[in-house]
Amino acid sequence: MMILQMKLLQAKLEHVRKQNENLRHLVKAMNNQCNDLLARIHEANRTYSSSDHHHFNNNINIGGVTAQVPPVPNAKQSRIFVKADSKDSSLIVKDGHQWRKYGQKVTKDNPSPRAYFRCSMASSGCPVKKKVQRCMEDKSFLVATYEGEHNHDVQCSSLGQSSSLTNYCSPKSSIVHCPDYQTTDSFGSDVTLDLTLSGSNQETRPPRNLMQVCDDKKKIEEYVASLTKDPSFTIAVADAVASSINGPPHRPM
DNA sequence: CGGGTTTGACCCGCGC
DNA sequence: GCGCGGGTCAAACCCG
Ligand SMILES: [Zn+2]
Repeated sequence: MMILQMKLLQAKLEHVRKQNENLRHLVKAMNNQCNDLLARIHEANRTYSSSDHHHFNNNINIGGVTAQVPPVPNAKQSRIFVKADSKDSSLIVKDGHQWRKYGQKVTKDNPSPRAYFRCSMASSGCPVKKKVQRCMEDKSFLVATYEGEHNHDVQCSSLGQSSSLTNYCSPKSSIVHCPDYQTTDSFGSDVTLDLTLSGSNQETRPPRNLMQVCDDKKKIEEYVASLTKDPSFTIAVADAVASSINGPPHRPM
């Protein structure tokens, strides 16, 4: 008797644990999506406001040599938006490469300074530079402007981020701490999900990230559907609810 | 000591 | 020429 009950409880706990993990995944996906959208909005705002006379130049084939579009000849600059903590202005974006800071200036129309970085492999002929500056509204975003392409591989010292995105980036940057969504059950502490996105963070080209997000969403939906269709799961949930209602003699809230 | 960061000086293009 | 603003240099400094 006791053993059977315990097994049932264990099964329920396993179910709840899986569900919790799933919810965590979902929240992370939603956060990614939200940040992507915000970055896109900023990009759209910037491009819209900066184009006085709208020249909709379709810059074709970046990386190729066939760029005869006059307005933006220097199309090898790419801007990306990165979510970061609004306080702690360390102004560091970890993107897998190692950078050496070589300057910092205050700019005209932005109270936050702009930092200039060069690739650490510049001594071996890597001409990549980047500028990092806080977005002037929404201080929680960093604008990184990359210039050039690396001609060497990312010598990422161990830290195989391929398995599961562990805490790759430093705890100072790009951690979103959402105090809502925390279920005050056995996980107790609030959920701090780090959207590291270090390898392929919100670059200004949508397809892959969006596809991945959609894929995540689809997977989650499938999983949820399979869960809710599972009779044992519903029975377990009903049982759990009933026991949680009837079981304890008095429940606060 | 060998790397990186800080920070003021310097350079250069551009508009007046 | 001159001032301004963005980009870079490099001496000083810091740190493991
Ligand atoms: Zn490089």
